[in-house]
Amino acid sequence: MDEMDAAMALVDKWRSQSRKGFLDLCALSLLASRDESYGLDMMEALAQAGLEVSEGTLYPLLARMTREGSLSPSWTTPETGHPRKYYRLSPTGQLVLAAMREEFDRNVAALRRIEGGTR
Amino acid sequence: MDEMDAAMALVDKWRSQSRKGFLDLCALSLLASRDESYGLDMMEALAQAGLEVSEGTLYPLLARMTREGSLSPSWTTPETGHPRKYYRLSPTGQLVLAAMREEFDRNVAALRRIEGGTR
DNA sequence: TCCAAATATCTTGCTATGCAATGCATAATA
DNA sequence: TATTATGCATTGCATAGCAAGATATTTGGA
Repeated sequence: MDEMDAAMALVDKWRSQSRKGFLDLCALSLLASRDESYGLDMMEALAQAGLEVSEGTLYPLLARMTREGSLSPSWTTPETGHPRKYYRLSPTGQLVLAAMREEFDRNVAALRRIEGGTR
Repeated sequence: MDEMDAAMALVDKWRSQSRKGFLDLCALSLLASRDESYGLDMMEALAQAGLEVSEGTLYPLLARMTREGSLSPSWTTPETGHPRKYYRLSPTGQLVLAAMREEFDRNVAALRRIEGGTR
């Protein structure tokens, strides 16, 4: 049907918008649970959890959060393999993550209230 | 402390980003549960649920969704009071809402998996 | 009657993120 | 010594949130 196509196109456009900021929360959460990780490893872990993130999305995100002071990167050259840039949460990053979680949960709770009994 | 201020500033910047798309879902959900509503009324309902949305945010959002075909607006001039533009979900809007809900829930589930046991 | 406040909607300009596409460098392998 | 795999980075575009301000109509008081 035609109606369905129109709706899908709108949702496609919406998708990338709705991930703004959300991916920050996911990246910080992942690093909080893993202690440290590097780009491609994070991509794989996120995909494993059901969240596909491309390199063109993740790397700028990591660069920005580093610039802002939430992440502390460090290069490591393993005995075998390619050099990797490992990221950890900085103290600021931990505060930021805690605040984001609070607000995200508040927003989800608000949405559930808005949905009311219609669901 | 200084660390706290830096974190708060970052979260402030993040806040408006993280609401992109999310507000679409909230507005559509609200209309689904109310059948119809107008701008200021929606602002009040959202605030009631714990979500503060300004006019400069909501009106462009409603205009866009109307342009895209998700909302059907209709002017009504009550016997007493100011003319109001009432919005309803169109058939496309109902499909869009259903798809957004699915994807939002999938993303929340993914986040919970990412957070793992660290919470 | 005329002015101020309330109700209601709309517009402009700025900033910032997601993402496809592309490029670059190094290491392992054949 | 090519070729493939691993790993990171950059550019350019489209788009939404929001502060600030504009516009229009209705109501109530001096």
